[in-house]
Amino acid sequence: MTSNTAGGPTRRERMRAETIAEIKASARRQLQEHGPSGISLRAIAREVGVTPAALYRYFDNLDALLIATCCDLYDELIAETRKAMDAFPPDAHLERMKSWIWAFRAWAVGNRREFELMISYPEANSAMSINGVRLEQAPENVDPVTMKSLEHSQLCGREMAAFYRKTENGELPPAGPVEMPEISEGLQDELMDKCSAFIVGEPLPLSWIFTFTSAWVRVFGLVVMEAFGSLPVQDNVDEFYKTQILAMIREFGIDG
Amino acid sequence: MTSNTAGGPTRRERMRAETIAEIKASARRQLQEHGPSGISLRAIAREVGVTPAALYRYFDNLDALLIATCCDLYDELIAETRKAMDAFPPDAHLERMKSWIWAFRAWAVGNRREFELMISYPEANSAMSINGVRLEQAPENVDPVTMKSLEHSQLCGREMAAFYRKTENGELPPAGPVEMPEISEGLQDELMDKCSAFIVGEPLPLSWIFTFTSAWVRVFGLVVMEAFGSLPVQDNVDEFYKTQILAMIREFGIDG
DNA sequence: ATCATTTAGCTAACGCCGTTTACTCTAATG
DNA sequence: CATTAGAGTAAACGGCGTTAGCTAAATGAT
Repeated sequence: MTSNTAGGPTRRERMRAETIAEIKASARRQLQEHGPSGISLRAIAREVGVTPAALYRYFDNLDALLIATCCDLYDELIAETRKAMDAFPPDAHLERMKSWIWAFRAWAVGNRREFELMISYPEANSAMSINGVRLEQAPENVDPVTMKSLEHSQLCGREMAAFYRKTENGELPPAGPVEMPEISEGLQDELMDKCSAFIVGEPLPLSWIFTFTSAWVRVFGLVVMEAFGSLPVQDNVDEFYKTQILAMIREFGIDG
Repeated sequence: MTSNTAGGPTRRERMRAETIAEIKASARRQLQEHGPSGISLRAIAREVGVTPAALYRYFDNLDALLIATCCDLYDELIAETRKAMDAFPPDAHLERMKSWIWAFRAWAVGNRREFELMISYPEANSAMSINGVRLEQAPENVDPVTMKSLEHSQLCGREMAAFYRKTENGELPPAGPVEMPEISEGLQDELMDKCSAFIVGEPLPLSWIFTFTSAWVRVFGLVVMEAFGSLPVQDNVDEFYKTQILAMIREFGIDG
């Protein structure tokens, strides 16, 4: 019914996929030119050469189109950072993580408007409150953009976990993470639950989880601030970022 | 011409100020309810009980109204953090800075939508590029929201400078900031220029500037991430923030 | 007190926007 | 070949920011 006897996509299906791609391409062009709030359904229709109402054959509404665009962008970001990691051998964990950190920032800076859309998506489009998306839910019920965002962080998180495992095995010299302030049981549980399960992917010692979240917050914070133009430097941002990351790595004491 | 012989504000001026306040109050109400992009000029007019066109007697356009609102919000934030600092004696620099850090986050979390507007303002409303606002310009030419943002950061920056001066005088035990990675001359100059002149307010040693910017980036990053719902925790955010700040202060070695 | 001027507000319109409804035509299906 | 599902259109609705031209009231000067 949805495909012919040969099993390949129908002619109609091919046409449809092509149109969808064209719509998304137009949306992205407008995103780059006019920012997240400058994406107009009517303008897309104009560019694609079609009536505004026709777009509703492909997306339920503008929101759905933005969400789909967000997901595509995450896929692109994930592919890019994965490629950067894979430039190093599988056991060069530290190099791979550093490469990821740099590639993340590079993509975000090279695709500012896109990144803005990705991080400002929840409040802009979701009817849920800002804390409405709760990771405790079954993965199917979490909105797709949040899922993609998790996938993105997992790429680095799992590398960290692999690194930990090797230091535990003795394959690598023991690298103690930072000493940790006292943490209440509630926060401990939440860190273990959320981060261990959703980001790192396997149970890690609390000190490692704490280190990972600390690093995550610093890296992500830097990138977001740069995207929003809130950094205290403007000309030497590349070096500033690198310097901050370097200082962080040294503080964690996991690198010579 | 603009005021009567007694020197006080004219009746008309009082009425006008009152109307402006009413408009702003309505704008803020909508901001809180519907977020930054949900502020509608027509809805404000409806609420104030006036025709949409009438609002143009008070603000050039919606943008100008948003900018004015932003400035008011910064004033509120600055007043709040200043009050928190002044809860400690003038020479308790560390306590004052910690109090500032906590009050900043508390205000941002207690006024989420407002904070979103403040940090996402530049891209949304300015015709300039995201890096268009350059601090080298004369202060009058910098857009008012950026000026307020600077004023906000200066509140903490000057405290840091005062702290440094006392350690230099010998009034306080010498507190060395973190060891610093190698920094190119270009970045050094920029840090000294921008941060020293605009944030801290007086020339400080590079190592202190570096420490301040590092701390700034971490604090601001945390707050922005929380505002955007990007933190890796959701239930114990208060403690998470406090823990991160505590770890940071320890790393800087300026506190027992 | 009278007149000129400034000012606040109105009405009406323009051109955008997202979205819905009802209709047409065309291409695939049985 | 008849039927049906899909892609597309035209027209409308209500909302938006903004502008132009008008009215009436408050103000300041004579």
